[in-house]
Amino acid sequence: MAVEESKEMYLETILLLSQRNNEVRSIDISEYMGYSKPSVSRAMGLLKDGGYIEEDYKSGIILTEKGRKKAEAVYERHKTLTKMFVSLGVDEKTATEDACKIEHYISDRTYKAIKKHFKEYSKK
Amino acid sequence: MAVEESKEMYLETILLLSQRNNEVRSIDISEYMGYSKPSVSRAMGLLKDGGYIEEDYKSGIILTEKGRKKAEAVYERHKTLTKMFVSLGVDEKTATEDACKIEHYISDRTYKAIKKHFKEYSKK
DNA sequence: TGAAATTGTTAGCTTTAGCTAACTCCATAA
DNA sequence: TTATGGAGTTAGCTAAAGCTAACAATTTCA
Repeated sequence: MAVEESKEMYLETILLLSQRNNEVRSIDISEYMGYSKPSVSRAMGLLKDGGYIEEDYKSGIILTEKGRKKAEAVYERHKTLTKMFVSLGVDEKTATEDACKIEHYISDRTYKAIKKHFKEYSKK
Repeated sequence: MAVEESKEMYLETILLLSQRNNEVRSIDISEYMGYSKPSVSRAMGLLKDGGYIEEDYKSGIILTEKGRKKAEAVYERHKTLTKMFVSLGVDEKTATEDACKIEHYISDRTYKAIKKHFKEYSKK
């Protein structure tokens, strides 16, 4: 599966929560994603090992440069893909769900090609 | 992951091989997909349990009605998505790889919307 | 006919990514 | 100051889907 999907979903969630609150804790991620505390705990361990996050004594979980870049890239895809699907007449819920899956699997090359196409297309 | 990805890839492969040869055996699937014989053996067991295939004493593995429908649906997506990506300037290899992932994750609704868009778009 | 090769299966290992149960640690409040 | 509760961790389970080693059952051919 989805080699990167899980990791990317966590990073995306951390980014989103850090924009929303001024502190991100494991429990917040846990509640947002609907996963158990131990699942999140282990995932955070892996993200820390991979250099994607750091744990700060006061701000809780924070993205490193590497983590932030990855998270933003995924989040950007998420928003763009959702917007494109909606523009084709797909309902918001389905569009988001699909974007949320596809964002992890599409190559950079194809993503850019699609984005370019829609940019030009919507100009008309 | 990819709850359905593995199953769909096997079905797609069986369909493809059955168009190419007049008999499909586990070993053919094994060689085509680059998986070990035991992996294919177990997968075939699961597909049989699920009513997707049958094993015939002479023709080897054959798709049931249910299996054929599923396989054809996935294959159709595969071809269409690949064609669309190529039409946007993506190289054949990347287009196929991406289609091969996305075909398992995109909803019917979004797939149809995309397909319709490209149909109208390419008319112009 | 009997040995060798081909095909398929069984048993059991690995990784990923969820889970629960049960623990620790810490802070606040009675 | 003790106990209650919230947050996080540890240990160990599960399922999916790969893997290898080893074996069984055919087929082929010398």
